[in-house]
Amino acid sequence: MVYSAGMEPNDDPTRPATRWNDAWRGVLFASAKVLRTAERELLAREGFPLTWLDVLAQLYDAPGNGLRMQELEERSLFTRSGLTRLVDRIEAAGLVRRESVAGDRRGVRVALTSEGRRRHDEAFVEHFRLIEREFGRRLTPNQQEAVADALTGFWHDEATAPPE
Amino acid sequence: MVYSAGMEPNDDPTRPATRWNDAWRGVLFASAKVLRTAERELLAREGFPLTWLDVLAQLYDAPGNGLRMQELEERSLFTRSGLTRLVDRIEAAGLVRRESVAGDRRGVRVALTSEGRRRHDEAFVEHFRLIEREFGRRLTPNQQEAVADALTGFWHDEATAPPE
DNA sequence: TGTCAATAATTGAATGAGCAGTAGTTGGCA
DNA sequence: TGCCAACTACTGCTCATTCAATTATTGACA
Repeated sequence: MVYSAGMEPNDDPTRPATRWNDAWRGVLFASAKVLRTAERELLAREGFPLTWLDVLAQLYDAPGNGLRMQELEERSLFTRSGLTRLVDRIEAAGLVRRESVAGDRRGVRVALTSEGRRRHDEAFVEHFRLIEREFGRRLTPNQQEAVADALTGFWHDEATAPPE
Repeated sequence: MVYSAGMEPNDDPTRPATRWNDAWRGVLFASAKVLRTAERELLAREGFPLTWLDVLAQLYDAPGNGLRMQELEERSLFTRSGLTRLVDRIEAAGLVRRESVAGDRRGVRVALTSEGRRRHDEAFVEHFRLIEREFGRRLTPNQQEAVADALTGFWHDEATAPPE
């Protein structure tokens, strides 16, 4: 949610027409629209929102299907306090479990339960199809490659936007 | 916010490696990271969030610097009720004004005040520079063109994701 | 003209997210 | 050994957003 204002090519000094302008608008709209659809469908099909799938998928990808809160925070776009309560809800639904960390009593390890694993697999497959349908198929192979190539920098470098 | 899970190229059936995969991830991360930075800076500099700038810019671009709530809803990614309260806040800050619509007493027209216009101009210029710095400059001219070309469909057709 | 479904916008209740502050734990160093 | 700053995670408060219900108005049609 999101700046989506019009930037028509004209002479307005507050609306300069640049090359990257349309690229940015495309990125903004593509992510907003696809995510909105994905959110709606996931909620309808699985009964939980995208934020849950994000957490489940992070855990799934982690060694031993578990991560500490801190690690989860780094990998998601959440703040710590947001994550605490998000994990609360997912745990209450039985899809993850909090475990203590050997050797550090401050820490908490969040791990997928077998039910969480099952729901993840199920949800992810459908989610994947949806992204393919709503995003992938709307691009030619060349376009897919070009976009991937142009934007890899945004998820590769950690140097982007460190708070201050 | 948002699904950002890892999809490493491997043999996992729930993590098929496809061409559009990296493109989608790029779109997702680019918008999330740039928006996060933009939000922070705008708030620090102007004292209002991106949602306000979005509304101000829509009004600025509209004929007579005003729009009805309904039109604003179509142009933004908000629900009607969300907009009502968003406009409440912006109005309380004196940047927009609610006016009655001639010939339809149900309707409300939201218009920029002169202060709103001033704040818009000021904020937008800086916002524009920020997007250029955080997004535009990270792409070569060819990449800018390729991304713009690949993604225009997402803001041109209205056919995308109509609620059912 | 009177009725009533459709439309414009707002409001109430509930949910989700962030910031700032807190409690418990750890590790280094005097 | 004892102290203290740093770290991990959680909690209180507040704000922003949505869904569903509500109010006011309109326009079409009998």
